Amino acid sequence: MSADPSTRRGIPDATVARLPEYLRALHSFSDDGIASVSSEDLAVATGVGSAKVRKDLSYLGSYGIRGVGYDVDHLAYQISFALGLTHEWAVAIVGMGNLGRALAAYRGFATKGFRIVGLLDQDTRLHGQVVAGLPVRPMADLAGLVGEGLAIGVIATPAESAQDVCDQLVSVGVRSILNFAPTVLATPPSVVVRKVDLSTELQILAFHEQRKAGRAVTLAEVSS
Amino acid sequence: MSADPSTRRGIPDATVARLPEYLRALHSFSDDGIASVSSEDLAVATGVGSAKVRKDLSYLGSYGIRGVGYDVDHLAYQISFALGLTHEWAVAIVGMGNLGRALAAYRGFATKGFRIVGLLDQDTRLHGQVVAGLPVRPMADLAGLVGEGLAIGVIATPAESAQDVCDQLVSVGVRSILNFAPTVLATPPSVVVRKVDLSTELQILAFHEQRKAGRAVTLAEVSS
DNA sequence: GTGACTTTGTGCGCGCCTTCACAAGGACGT
DNA sequence: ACGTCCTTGTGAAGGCGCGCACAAAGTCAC
Ligand SMILES: NC(=O)c1ccc[n+]([C@@H]2O[C@H](COP(=O)([O-])OP(=O)(O)OC[C@H]3O[C@@H](n4cnc5c(N)ncnc54)[C@H](O)[C@@H]3O)[C@@H](O)[C@H]2O)c1
Ligand SMILES: NC(=O)c1ccc[n+]([C@@H]2O[C@H](COP(=O)([O-])OP(=O)(O)OC[C@H]3O[C@@H](n4cnc5c(N)ncnc54)[C@H](O)[C@@H]3O)[C@@H](O)[C@H]2O)c1
Repeated sequence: MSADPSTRRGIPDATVARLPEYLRALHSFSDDGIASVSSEDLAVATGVGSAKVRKDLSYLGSYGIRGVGYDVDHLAYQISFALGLTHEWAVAIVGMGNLGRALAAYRGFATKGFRIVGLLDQDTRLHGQVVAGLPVRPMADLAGLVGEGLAIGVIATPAESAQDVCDQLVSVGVRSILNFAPTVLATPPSVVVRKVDLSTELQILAFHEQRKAGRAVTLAEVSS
Repeated sequence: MSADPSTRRGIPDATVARLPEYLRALHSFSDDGIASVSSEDLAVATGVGSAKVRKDLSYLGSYGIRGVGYDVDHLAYQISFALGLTHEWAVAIVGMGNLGRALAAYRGFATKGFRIVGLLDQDTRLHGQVVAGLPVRPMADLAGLVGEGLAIGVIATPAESAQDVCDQLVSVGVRSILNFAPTVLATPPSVVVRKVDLSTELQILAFHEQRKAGRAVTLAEVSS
């Protein structure tokens, strides 16, 4: 009852997660001067089945031409529109340690429609220090940034501080958070949190590696 | 027919992805001196439903005690065993730029059963330079590292080089790869690749943010 | 203008994952 | 020894996503 199936813009989560990949492929095609692509072309470029590509794109509307394919630039625009990338989003990074500095220096943000508008840290010794062209600012500056349009917060502090930082972000009105700290964050339902966890990824790889190794022998005694 | 359901160790992928989270929670409980937890305790600690917790754990075996719960340390061991974390895994990081250095400095590896055994880069100017206690080495050293037990490769090079680096890793025998570059890697089926993509995560957040904003007004013209 | 060809958009069945609900099982007090 | 209470482990149902296969639709050559 929460959504009328007929009126609903219901793009499945699984599809939303793939749209950025299609978009990247389309930009690549566009850079190569290719004006039109088939679902099969997109499939090989993204490693997704062509039927899935077509079904995903069909959620956005009918932008393909039968017998020909999709206009690269037009489709890229439509995906950008669906994802909400037709205007820039303002991002703040909290925690200017090893990871925070690497993120701040990352050029992949600007080219994808995201603008870093603030670098924050609790450590007073870092305040005023310039990282990637922006000064590190105290946490108290958060509220002002939201007034300037800040929408997305990135947490790159130690796990112990993550919940505290999250609470501060939420209290000033940030409703989208990307969390790099290995903790589960508690937030109101209106806040969307996504988590990137390096250790988890490695542990999943370890599981598969063990599975493959176990098929042969248990091996792996490397007494150097 | 590829696997006998009775003999099969078939742990669903979705479950494998949650096991590291349970493990982290269990370590936390153990540090707090808690010896026994219920599925409900684990549920609140991880943000997963208690029924799902029990079903996930049931794939590992019957390690719970009805009416009481699970022994924290014993369950932690069983999860570690299932994930293949009962021995250390050797990891190499390729690409010692902003991100690679942050990863090399990250202390969360060692505490989770992973050991960084090599830092590699193509740039000869970096060779010999010490990062986080390890010297940066040329790509040619890869083969030797595999001989010493290297199992997992981390790619932190620009997107253009990622496929080339991937091919080199695969050719020396690495079958588990964690890729930070925004590219789809082509590999033989025996190689497991997991991808961490910052831009994708931000774009998914943007989608949800737009959705929420759209419910009110289209807002968001911040003409500074 | 017509026919052959290409590629989209989607209806449908299948399998995996989630969620509910409860019987089975074990501890603990008396 | 026995009953009560608590929590596990799981059968069954529902939902979601995937992939096949094909009709619909439009292009292009002649
Ligand atoms: N370094 C990596 O490669 C890496 C990889 C994966 C995950 N992580 C996670 O990312 C987080 C940051 O890692 P790091 O290596 O950059 O740590 P770090 O210790 O180098 O940096 C943490 C920074 O956060 C700041 N900080 C601490 N508490 C704060 C607070 N309450 N408010 C604002 N700022 C605060 C500190 O002053 C410091 O500058 C950690 O949770 C870590 O587990 C790091
Ligand atoms: N910096 C970030 O926060 C961040 C975040 C997300 C994703 N990424 C991605 O991670 C990758 C690395 O980012 P970065 O900021 O560290 O880049 P960077 O340019 O700072 O570092 C890249 C390093 O890779 C090395 N390299 C290049 N080609 C190589 C090859 N063929 N073999 C071995 N080494 C090679 C270079 O010498 C350089 O040291 C990029 O693909 C980027 O898109 C970075």
